[in-house]
Amino acid sequence: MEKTDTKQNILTLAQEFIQVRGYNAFSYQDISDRLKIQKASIHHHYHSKEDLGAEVMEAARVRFMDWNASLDASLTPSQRLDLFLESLNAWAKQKDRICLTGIFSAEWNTLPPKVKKKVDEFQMIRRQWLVKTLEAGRKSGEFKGGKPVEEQAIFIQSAIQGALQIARLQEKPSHYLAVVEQVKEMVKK
Amino acid sequence: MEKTDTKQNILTLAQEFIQVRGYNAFSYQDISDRLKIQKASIHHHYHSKEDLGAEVMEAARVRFMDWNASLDASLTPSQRLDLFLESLNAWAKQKDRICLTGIFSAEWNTLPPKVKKKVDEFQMIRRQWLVKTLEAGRKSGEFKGGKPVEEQAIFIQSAIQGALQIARLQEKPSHYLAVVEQVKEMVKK
DNA sequence: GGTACCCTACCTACTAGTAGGATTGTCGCA
DNA sequence: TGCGACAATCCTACTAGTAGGTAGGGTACC
Repeated sequence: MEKTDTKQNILTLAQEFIQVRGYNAFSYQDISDRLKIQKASIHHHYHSKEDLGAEVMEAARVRFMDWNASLDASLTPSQRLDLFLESLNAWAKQKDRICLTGIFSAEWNTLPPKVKKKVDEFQMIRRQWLVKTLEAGRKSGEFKGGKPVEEQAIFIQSAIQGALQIARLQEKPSHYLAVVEQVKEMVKK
Repeated sequence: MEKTDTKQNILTLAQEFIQVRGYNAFSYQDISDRLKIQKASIHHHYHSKEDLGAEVMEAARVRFMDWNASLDASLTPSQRLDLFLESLNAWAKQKDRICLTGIFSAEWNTLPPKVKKKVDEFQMIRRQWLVKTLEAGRKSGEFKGGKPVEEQAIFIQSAIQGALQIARLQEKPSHYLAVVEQVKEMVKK
């Protein structure tokens, strides 16, 4: 009971700090203060900050895989894309957060190796998902043709990542929705 | 001679560090080491790190205004947009840098007030420039209509900001160009 | 003689991480 | 049921290193 709670709470809080302040700008002390446990206790569960960062990404990867697996098989590519874009809106609505890849890619050159690897992996899994969905939509006739799907996937990732950052900066969550609308318009017939 | 050099060198180097590592992840010591001067000497020119960060943005603002003023009056909106997008490609080509707004907006919640203000100002000036250019292009018939120009400008800023981050992460400067192509396709007739 | 510049030496606060002890719950065995 | 062994968890107390910033002195040029 207690045991798994603490470990999970650390992970959840670490993700929050990363999304709100960034990987470099949060410390074990911050977590320690919020959870009312000692710094050394955090080190017991996550040996180093590098490991903690990597675990945050690993958990995000698992959540995305679960989310994908939970999608109804009867959903059209268009509906899948809508759900994908909507899932990120959660961060825009909590106006102090951006997406994980958004902050990690900005801090990229200062990240420890294990974290870099997990971020890259996560990014590629989501890219592949987009590529697969875009291909299916073109085949079904729901989506426009044009640029290679790989490039279109990169474009979508760039736009939504940037949009979340800009929406937070200007305290206008609606900016994210405006970008999403234009992504849909560009992809769909 | 010497005097202005040192002050300018600090500013230039600070911008490099910010674009490469981020605002939180560089220190006066880093600058001190590279320029072979003492930390206290940097404080002489820029009283605090906050001031230095704000000055970096102010210099960027001035450069952008100068760049805009230097544009030939005979250029079409389409040509202006191309030059705008191309100017950011400089960062993609030096593969360890992203744009200033990209890093600052990611670290947003940890930035000191003066820096925040300058970043917001810079972002809005560029947005206005885009809005003006997009409007001119629609009027001249070079650009498509559709979504409000304000929203389209936000979309363009989001896409290029995210693209630079993703291009660096994957060490593929060409990703930025792929996104630029799709921006043009979306805007131009 | 003043002022701009750069220095040495220092401060306090905070960072990630470690050593080692106290507490707790669980499991095997009598 | 009761007891000892063990492992998981969390603690206090500490380390070495780095952060931004300051005090105050020396030098060199107008």
